[in-house]
Amino acid sequence: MLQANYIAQNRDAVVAGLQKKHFKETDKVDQIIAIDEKRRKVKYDLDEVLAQQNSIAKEVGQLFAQGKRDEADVLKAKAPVLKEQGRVLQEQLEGLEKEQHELLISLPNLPHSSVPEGRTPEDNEVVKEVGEIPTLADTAKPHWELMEQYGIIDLALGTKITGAGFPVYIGKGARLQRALVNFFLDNAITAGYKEINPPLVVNTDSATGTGQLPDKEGQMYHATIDDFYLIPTAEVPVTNIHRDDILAEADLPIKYCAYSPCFRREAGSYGKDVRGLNRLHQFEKVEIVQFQTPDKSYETLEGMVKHVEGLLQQLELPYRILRLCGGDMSFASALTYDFEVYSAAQKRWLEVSSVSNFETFQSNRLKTRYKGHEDKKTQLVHTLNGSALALPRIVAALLENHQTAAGTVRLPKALHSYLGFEEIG
RNA sequence: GGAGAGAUGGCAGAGCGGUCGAAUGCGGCGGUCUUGAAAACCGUUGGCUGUUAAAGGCCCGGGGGUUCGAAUCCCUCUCUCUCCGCCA
Repeated sequence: MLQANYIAQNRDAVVAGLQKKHFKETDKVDQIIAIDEKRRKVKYDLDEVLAQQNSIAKEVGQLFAQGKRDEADVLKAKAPVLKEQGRVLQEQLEGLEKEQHELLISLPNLPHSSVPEGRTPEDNEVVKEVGEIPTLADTAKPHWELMEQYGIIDLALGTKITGAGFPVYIGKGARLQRALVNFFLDNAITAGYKEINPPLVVNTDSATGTGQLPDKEGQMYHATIDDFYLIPTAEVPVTNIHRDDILAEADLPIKYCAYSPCFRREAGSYGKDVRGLNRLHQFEKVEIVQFQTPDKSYETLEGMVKHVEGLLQQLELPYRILRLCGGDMSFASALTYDFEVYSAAQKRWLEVSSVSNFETFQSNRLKTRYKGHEDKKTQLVHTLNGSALALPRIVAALLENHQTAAGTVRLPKALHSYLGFEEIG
């Protein structure tokens, strides 16, 4: 969430930023500024009335203490008028605050200056491409056929138990999941991230804090009896660890990693790109999260990108890094790098990670601040997060890219000790 | 799920309806002393809003009410603890 006074002071830059993100309702900016002026005025008037009420109350108390009942009663008679004035102003203020908050919360984050112009995924900037794209034998199969052939991941069975998009991992398939999770976690821990095992279900405050509510309400599974949401990513519970906290600058950066299943309704996404493991309602992911001071957050973002690169290199998968254009970025992000892995049998790039700097967009909702050790000032932290990594598409790419001419799948060396086997076949 | 007790500043813990944004202790920060440290002593030490700076306003779990005046009284919700029940 952007801050009203920032908007008022940087009106033109805010409008330009929103336009870069292809946010249409830029007139909301001027509305917010106008409401803010009105709000301040009403607040000032209300404070005056309250101050008068306070002083009368104090005087009445003193008069009573001195036994001057009559004078006290005279003063008391003045209170109802003020009270009524206060009530009216209070109502106005609450109305304005609500109106302003609704406008503010509907605005996306502003893009960083390095974000390329553009509207669609085609406009994303390819930052780098690494690794050889394998040439497979003519007999090569897409991952959904390999899954079925070796009986390691069963989508139909998941449909029977739950519904479409809830795979059942079996035997070496299950083992592969567990190996990848441990591999990712161990790498993160080595890189200095503290492991968190968070709740998989969160309350509305948490879902609002990281920006899932109100904008993505329909994308989360909602346990209505208790008003809890199934997490779409570990980012939600982990970032909320520091909701309403004031951190010490000396403790920053704070680095957390967390494994969790992720639940996404994916309402409205059907079609050809969702076959096999490409899009699921439940999947597993290791997430990395950092809290950092504003002056170092972009440095931190680069470090997180490096970390994800290291994982993909160890998994021997060809990948490319995209800097997302304004129109393709998420609501809350200021700068996002997407990682895509080449899926050799599908002959297409699959998004496997998204690493973002949210600057103060989340922390302003979360009220996660830090106190500087030099200037003692309390200000909002920057939050960052990234997948490191999400499993299904990695599994898809591993199966497809590492299939041999004989039809078996040779898994990368980095996983051998985690797997207890080297080959599926 | 049933019965009872409670929720106050970083922590612990006071708080007759007015002088309480809140005693006291610990912790933190600054200083005196010391070669340095400890101890001792002195000072300082919440958040939000607002302003050039102030003043002012709001915050004692959340919401509502009574009152000229609420941390203190009433209602309600949430959470925590103890006992009982159920249970991995």
